[in-house]
Formats: sequence, C-alpha cells, structure tokens
Amino acid sequence: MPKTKALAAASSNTEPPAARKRAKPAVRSPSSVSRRLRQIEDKRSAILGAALGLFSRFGLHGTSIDQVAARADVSKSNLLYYFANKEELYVNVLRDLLALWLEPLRGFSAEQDPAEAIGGYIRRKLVVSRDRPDASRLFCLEMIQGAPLLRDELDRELRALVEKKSEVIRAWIEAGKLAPVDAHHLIFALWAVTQHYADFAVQVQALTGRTLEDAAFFEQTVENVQRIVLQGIAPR
Amino acid sequence: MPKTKALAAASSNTEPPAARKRAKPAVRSPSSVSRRLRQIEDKRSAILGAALGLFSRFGLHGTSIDQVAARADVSKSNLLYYFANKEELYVNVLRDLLALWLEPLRGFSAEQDPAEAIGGYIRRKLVVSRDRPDASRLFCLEMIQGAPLLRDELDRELRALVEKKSEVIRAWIEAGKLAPVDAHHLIFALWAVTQHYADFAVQVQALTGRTLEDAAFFEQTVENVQRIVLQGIAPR
DNA sequence: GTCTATAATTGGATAGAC
DNA sequence: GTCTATCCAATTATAGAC
Repeated sequence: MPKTKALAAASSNTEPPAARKRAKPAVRSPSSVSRRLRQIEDKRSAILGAALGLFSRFGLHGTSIDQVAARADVSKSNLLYYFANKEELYVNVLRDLLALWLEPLRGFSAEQDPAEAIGGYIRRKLVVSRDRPDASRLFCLEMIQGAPLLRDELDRELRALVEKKSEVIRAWIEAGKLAPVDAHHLIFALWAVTQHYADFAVQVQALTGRTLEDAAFFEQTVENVQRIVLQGIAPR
Repeated sequence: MPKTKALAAASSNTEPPAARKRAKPAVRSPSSVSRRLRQIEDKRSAILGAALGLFSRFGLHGTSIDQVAARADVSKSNLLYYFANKEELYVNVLRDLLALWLEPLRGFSAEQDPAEAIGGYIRRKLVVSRDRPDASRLFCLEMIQGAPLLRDELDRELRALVEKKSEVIRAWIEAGKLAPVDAHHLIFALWAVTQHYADFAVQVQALTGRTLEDAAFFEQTVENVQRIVLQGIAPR
C-alpha cells in the first residue's frame, strides 16, 4: 500500500511553514527584512535544486533526505523545517517541472510556417534536454510510475494544451502545408526523439562517445532530428 | 554511498544455491527428479516475473522483497532462498532484459529493402512495447539512473551490434536507397518513438484515451510512426 | 525447501534546547 | 531558524526448527 499522506493537500506557497505561522517582526529595517527573505528563498531553492538532481537519478525512494540535505549543504532537520516531509519536497520539485516542460509547446500557432514552427520546437526541446536533463529525467521517471502526482495536471492542463496544438496541426494539414499525419502521433514523436537525448544520455554517450554538451554534436543532433521529422511530414 | 555488495559477482546460473551445493539424491526416479526441477524452475521464473512487474514501475528502492514475494505467491524467506538478496534478484531480472531488448535490431541486413527492414523493425518494437511494457520501462529506468548495472554490456554488446547495423544503414545510403542521415541518430529516433508508447503509456492514455492494447489504435500507431520515419529518410 | 522468529539497519520524522 | 538527540516504522537479511 503506497502512503499518500498529505500529497493532495500539498501547499503551493513559497514561504516556509514558520514564516506563514508567525507575524513578521515589525521592528526590522526594510533592507534587513528583504535580505533575510532572499536568503530564505535562496535556501529553499538550493534544497529544491539538490532534490531535483537526486530524485531525477534515483527516484523518490532511491533518495534519502540525508542525501538531499548534504547536497544542498543544510542539515537534515533544517531541511525538514522548510519542507514538512519528504513527499512535500518531492511534490514541490514536480510542480516547477511541468511548467518548464510545457513551455516550448506553447509557441506554435497556425499563422506560422509549419516547418519553421516545428523545426524551432525541436531545437528548443533539445536545448532543454541539454541544459535541464534532470528535469527531463524526473518527468520521465514520474511517467513510468504512472504519474501518480501529475495525473490530474495531465488530464487538465496538458490535455487542453495538446488539443489546442492538435488543431493547429490539423489546420496546417488542411491547408496542404503538411502531410496527413495524426496530430497526436506527431506530437508524441517530437517529444520522444527530443527527450531521448536527455533520458538515455548514458546510452547516447556509450554509443557515440558524445553528449549534447558538445556543441558540434548538439548541432548535428538538431539537424538530423529536424531533417528526419520535417521531411517525414512534408507534403508530397 | 550506494551499496554495491556482490553485484559484480552475481551468478548467472539457473539453479538455486542449495541445489548447487548438495549432490542430487541418487535414489529418485527420473520422472520425479525432472518434475521437481521443472517445479523449481517455475518458481524461479514466477519470482522473476513478479519482480519485473514491480521493479519496472517503482524501481529497485520503491519495491520491497515482501511485495515481490506476495505477487509471486511465495513467502519472503522462501524468495530469499532462491535469490540470496534483493540486488541479486534485480540483476537477474535485468539480465534477461537486454537480450529481449536487442533482439529486434538483429534482423536487418544490407540485402533487404530499407523501407521493408525499417518498417518491420518499427512494428516489431511496437509489439514489444505493447506486449512487454514492463521490460521497456525497466530498461528506461535503468538508463535514467546511468545504467550502473548495464554499463559494461552497453559498452560491449550493444555497441558492437549498433556499429554493425550502422554499417548497413550507411550502405543503404551509399546505394542511394536512403537519404543521407546519420546512422546513430536514425537508430535513436527509432528507439525513441517506439519505446515512447510503453514508457509514457499513461500520458498517451491521458491524451488519446487509448492504449496499444486497443487493436485499432495499435495499427494506427504503427502506420503513423512508419509513415513519418520512412518518409523522413526516403531518398529525394 | 519452506517456515517462524528475530537480529540489524536504514531512514523518516519529532522534541526541545539554543 | 538551526541544531542535537531521539523515537519509531519499515525492511533487509539471518538463524534455526521442521
């Protein structure tokens, strides 16, 4: 039996519990207050960053609070002051993720040239795979596990966004600018080929000896993926 | 610090420890001996099957021996009789995996028509994604974690196989039967788009309402993936 | 081979001083 | 806010009877 605890009720606020509960001290000078707030915020994001790095490799259960704390350079109990428990930490890491993950898709509309739009999308996704491989991996991990925590968001946000973009694709097809492919399958293909370079980076590295960090290899990847996909959906 | 224990020395034998250590009883009739052996083998694979199902969803650390035992319908200590510890169980599950995973790639050679060969490959991989999604997921999980246990095999077996098949692809290109794509990137694209339907099944389900188990959806998927990729690499 | 304890450890979470 | 000291639950793994 999985323990779900306070998952559903996870707070979306930015401040640590204590900061919520007590009134802010009224006597502090504005500068020292803001400095303090920023410092707290920094710590929070240091923890979130460390957590992302570890969760994305070893998963929720493969990572201990101790490890996260060590990597963020705080004590375990200090970490638990900022995040009431492990799962709340995990949820907060995931929250930031989905936005980042959805972002690149937003930017294509029917007015654009499809080759332009899709080519650009491929590049943007590969940039994410290069610069935020941890985000990509954690997203993948969560999917594999059945996305217990993202399921709702998948059904709402993502679904709505994908439907909108599917319309755009269908419009392109009707205008004869694209071969008649199913919009969903095209989107899946785009996601799959671009994410692959982040999620299977070890394999890519083992087989090619290169990573996306290598600028030449990155460009070569962009070109090949673009060529295959764009030619693959060009009207005949 | 990860505990590596006896991972490297994991045995590849098929019989449980006790069967190795003691001499086989000489007085048993042949039929009862073989029945017994088969029964033991059955139990072993029941455990391995249960383990694959759970490990592929929740990972090594997200799965307890208890859960595996329950699912395989044996007691925990009985399970530990067959597999000395959790990691040995995990390694044994992984071992079977790679073979299954590599299999579909073996069957293409320069004599074949590339469209035929690659189209067939796509279908075979999608069949695996449909029938063995757990295998696909566990492979993906292992990759995300940096493939600590498969790294060696990746560097040897997989690499050798991929190099051989890359040659085939290059031969096709030289013969003008294929557009000039980089062989590695083509192979990555093939893996990515086909695995996606297993690893991201939840997402596919959330967005299309369908699974590969749905025969119509399966065919539609095969066609779309084939169309995109084959047209994507057809010579101009 | 299979079972019933039980030892041993890890790791999440709390209490309470400062 | 941060720390030290614990508590407590969950698991892995072993011992030893049958």
